[in-house]
Order: sequence, then structure tokens, then C-alpha cells
Amino acid sequence: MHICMDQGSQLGMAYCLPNLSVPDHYYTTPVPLSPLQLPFHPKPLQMPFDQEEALMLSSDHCGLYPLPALPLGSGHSAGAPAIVCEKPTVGFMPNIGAEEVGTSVTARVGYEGATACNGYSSNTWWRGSTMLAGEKGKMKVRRKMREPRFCFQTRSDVDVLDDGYKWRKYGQKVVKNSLHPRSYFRCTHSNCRVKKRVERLSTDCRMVITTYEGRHTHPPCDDNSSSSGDNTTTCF
DNA sequence: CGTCTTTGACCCGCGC
DNA sequence: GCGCGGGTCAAAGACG
Repeated sequence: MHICMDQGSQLGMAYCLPNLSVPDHYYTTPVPLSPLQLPFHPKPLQMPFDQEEALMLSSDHCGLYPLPALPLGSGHSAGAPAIVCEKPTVGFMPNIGAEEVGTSVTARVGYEGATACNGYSSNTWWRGSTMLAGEKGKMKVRRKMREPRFCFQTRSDVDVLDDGYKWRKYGQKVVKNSLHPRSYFRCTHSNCRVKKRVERLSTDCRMVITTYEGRHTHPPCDDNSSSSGDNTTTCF
């Protein structure tokens, strides 16, 4: 397995460069990164996807804000020598997300950011936190801008990959132009508003697109015994 | 009985 | 202004 990521993400790990012009390249780390470790998820994912599958990191044009300490593949240097490879799709597209990712044949990881680059806390949200609990229906507080999003695509038989956190499903929706419903999950930890969406590619039902939104405010569950889709673990 | 999933309804943003 | 589509809520049911 390889991790591929474009320069936007690479730079985004260290700097905040909102208007950076980025060469149309992907960078492939020559070192196999296994297990995969996501920026928001310190615990390596237990991914049953094809070992030959390539994973690519990318970010949208304005999403170049600092990633959290990103030990892409713990033990491997994020600044390891990179191999430039062709970018498979259009260049530095805005709003790389599940929709865009879904057009790729290879598995890839995208880091989708909001407009603000000066940190997670400055994202222009219609703060849901301003809504009192039980003040439902006041959807004026619905988020206007999205949290930083990190999406990736894997080939897997299971929908929900174990990333070390405990999720609660709060919705499922059939989306247009997709044969498979999209599932919505929320981190069960209190005060943690991280969400994730899981859907399968209509063109390849084996491909699972997972989109994380937001950052966890707590460490992951340390229960390694949990299997994919297993919600028996405990977060603290 | 507590927790989680399902699912229909509701709300909002956006395009026309 | 209207309709469509995506995202969220919450009641009800399932499950352990």
C-alpha cells in the first residue's frame, strides 16, 4: 500500500497557505505505510482493504490549514523522500470531498478544509453550540461552513472501518446518483462533534468512501479488540 | 432497561 | 418563489 498525497496536503501539514499555487502533482511516499493513520485518528485504522490499493491524500485549494500532528504512518517521517506521480484527476480542485473522490478509480484520501485557514476553531460555523440542548428545530444554527473534512476511499467489504473511536449512527440517506445509501455517524464522546459519512461507490460497490468532519477533542478508544463496525468499545 | 439503529419528517442551501 | 437534494432530528423498534 502506498500513501499518495498532493503538495497541498503536504504543505498543509505545516503551514497555512490559503492561496498557494500548487503544482499538479501527487507525491507518493516510497515507504509502505501500514497501518494507515489518519490525521484525526491517532490510532491506526484497521482496514481490511486491498493491500495493493493506493491511498492518496489531497486537500482543496483553500483547505491548507495545519493538520494536527500527523504521524502519517507512525514511525515514518512525513517528510520522507517522495516520488512524484501523475495526478489522476483535475488539478487543485476546490472542495475535494466524497463526491469528487468518488470519481477516482484508485483509493485516495482527501483532506477537505473550510475557508478559514487559521485553525479549526475559526471556521465560520453557524455554531450549533449556541443552540441549547433541546432547542431543536431552531435550525438557523445549522452550520454554514463545514468543518475540516478528511475523506478517503477504501476497498472493503465492511462499511464502517474501525478507527479507534466510537460512533453512533444518526441517519441514513439515499443520495442521488448513488445506488447505495449514505450513512451518517457521530462520535459518541460528549463534547466531541466529529462526524463521519460512509457511502459506497455506485460504480463499484466494493469501494467505501468515508468522510470525517471535524476533529476529535479526546483520545481514541484504546480497545484494540474491537472489530470493524463494532461499537462495543468505550471512549473516554 | 439502557443503548443503538432505523426511518420518516423536517429544515436549509442552492439552482433555476 | 419554488423545488430539489443533502443533512439532521427524534420517535419507535431492535437488541443485548
